[in-house]
This record gives sequence, C-alpha cells and structure tokens, in this order.
Amino acid sequence: MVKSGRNLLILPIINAMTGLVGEFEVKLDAKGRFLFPSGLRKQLSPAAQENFMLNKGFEECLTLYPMNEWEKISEKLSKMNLFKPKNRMFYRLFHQGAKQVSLDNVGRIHIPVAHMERVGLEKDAMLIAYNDRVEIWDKSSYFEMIEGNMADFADLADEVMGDLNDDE
Amino acid sequence: MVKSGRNLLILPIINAMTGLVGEFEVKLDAKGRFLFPSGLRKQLSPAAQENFMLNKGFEECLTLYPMNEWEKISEKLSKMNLFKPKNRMFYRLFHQGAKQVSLDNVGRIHIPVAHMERVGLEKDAMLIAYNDRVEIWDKSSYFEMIEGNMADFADLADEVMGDLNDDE
DNA sequence: TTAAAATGTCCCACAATTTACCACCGACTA
DNA sequence: TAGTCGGTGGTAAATTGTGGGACATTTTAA
Repeated sequence: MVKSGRNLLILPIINAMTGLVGEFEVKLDAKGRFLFPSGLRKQLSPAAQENFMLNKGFEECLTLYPMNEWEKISEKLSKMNLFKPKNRMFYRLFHQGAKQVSLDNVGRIHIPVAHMERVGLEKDAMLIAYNDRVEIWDKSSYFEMIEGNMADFADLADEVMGDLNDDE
Repeated sequence: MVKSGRNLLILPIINAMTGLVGEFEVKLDAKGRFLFPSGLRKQLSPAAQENFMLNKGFEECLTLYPMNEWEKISEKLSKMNLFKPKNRMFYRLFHQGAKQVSLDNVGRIHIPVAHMERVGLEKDAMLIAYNDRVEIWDKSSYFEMIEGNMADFADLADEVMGDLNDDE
C-alpha cells in the first residue's frame, strides 16, 4: 500500500475481472462536491471514467454506478414486463433518486442537496467500492453500521461463505 | 447539437437503448403547470420532445408517455380482440383520463385540474422516469409508497433480478 | 342567446441555480 | 529543487426555473 495525498490510501490497481475495491475517506465541500479518489479512478475503464449513475442504495447510502455498469443493469431491467405490478414496484424502488452525474474537469462529483439529506450525508463521507459499484456513506453512519454488524461477522461468514468452501 | 425554442439545447439522446431514467422533483404553479426537467428532456428523441399522452397510471399516479412510445403501446393494444369482454374492460381502464398534452414554449406541461384531483396531486410532485414512461406522483404519496414498500425491496430484488442473473 | 366566469394557452422578463472554468496550494517524485 | 499530480476554493457565465400578464376558448348562468 502506498500513502498519497493527505490521508488517502491507494490500493494497488486490481485486475479488471474482480471489479472495484477499496474504502476511501472524502470530504464534501460547501457545495456538496468531493474529489473522486484517484486510486478509484484508476480502477475504472477509461470509457467509464466520465459518467456515472447515482441513486439511493439499498441501505442508508447512495450508490454510484459507472455508466457502463449501469447500462448492463438497465438492459436487464428493460426486459421486464411492466404490466406486472411487482415489476413496476421494483423498478420504482430501484430508480429512487436516480440521477446522472459526471466528473467536473478537476475530477470532482457533485451530490445534489436533496440526495445528501436523503441519506444524512454531512461533511465527511466514506466511499466503499466493491464489485461494479461505489457506495457513498456518511462517515459516522458508516461506522455505526459497521459496529452494529461486526458482532455477526463470524456467523455471516459461515452462512454466506460456508458452502463455497465445500465446493472447492 | 441543435438549438431550439428560446434557448433549449438538444443534446444527443443518452440512453436510446435502455430508456428513460431519473427521479425529479417539480413544483406545480397555481395554474397546474410544471417545468419539464431539462435532464429529462435531453433524454427524449427530438421528435418526441413536443407531445405526450397523459393517462391515469396503474397506481396512484399519472403516467406520461412520449408520443412515439405511446404509439408502440397503442399498436399492441389495437391487436386485442375487443369481442372479449375482459379485453374491452382493460382497454377502457387503460385509457382512463387519456389526454394529449404538450410542452409550452418555456418547456412546461399543464395538468388539467381533474387529473390532479384524480391522484391527489398537490403543489409538490415527483417525476419518476423509467423505461418508456414518466410517472407523476404527488410528492408525499410518492414517499409513502416508497416507505411502504422498502421493506420488501430486498425480497423483490431477489425475486425479480434473481432470474436475470442466471443468464450470465 | 348573450354575458360573465372559469379554464386553458402563449409568451415575456427576471431570478435563482448550476456548471464550467480558473488560480492556487501543498506534497510527493524524480 | 523543479515539476507533476492531487486537492481546495472561488468566480463568472450559461442555463434552468418562476411568476405573471394578456389573450383565447369553453362553460355556466341569466
């Protein structure tokens, strides 16, 4: 691991197959902008570096999808039959707060005020990158969430990963 | 890029493949007009930017179809056998409140009073764009609907998306 | 049948917000 | 030590959004 800038950890660039990784601490300025960590940007395919889709995440966070990843999801969704009520409802829930965002020419992303309020985002935020997405948490909510679930970590590991070991 | 109207830029269509996206908050003025969000307008094909079909949505909302999308649906419906009572009834229900609407030259849409009353539309509204349509919800009804269904979101996601993932 | 009221349409000008851009600072690297 | 990259803050300009005035059309009531 390499130390860079102020206090941002930059992890080695990861193989494209395994997707995004890393936890980053960022600060929102008065306008709700934050600098997209360079370590994370390097993990994105060049084509996907400009545009993102932002929406409300599954839990108390926002989720950022690189546009190419979003399109994959979107394409799947577009095959759904919208005459079925469940599908409509899912569509709506999944599109909560959907908004296209992009990097400004210094590499920042702007989070609309309404979105910040929706998930209690204050000045300090955490970016959690995994797989095809980046979650944006308010720093304190994030650590509360971690704290609250740490106790179950062991059980969860067993439950989620237990089977996989047997296959190998 | 083309210049149109007073000073409206028409940008290339964003997701022709995957349809409309985005959640937008709008305010109705005293006359029941709201400004069609520019972010949404940019997603429409230039031909479809002027005219829409408005009708009562499936849930407590109104639905706005860009005219070209409406025509696709309309064509499907026209193939129905209207000698079957159920089909006739569906046809009627689907056309509830159907009315052609269009943007004024500042880019606003006017919702007739009767339609507002029909779905409890007050001053604050939300536009939910997905796939081929734009839903218009009263803001508070919208969030109630979200609240009420959020608990099932995880299950719904599994149910609806679970199958799709298998395709990979 | 006509007048008055209500509703709907169109267009203008200004206000507010957003976005793009610029200039700088500080740290690490070569 | 100079150059490059990462990061911060602010300003100016373009775009988006708001309210209202004036007119047309439809409906209601006398």
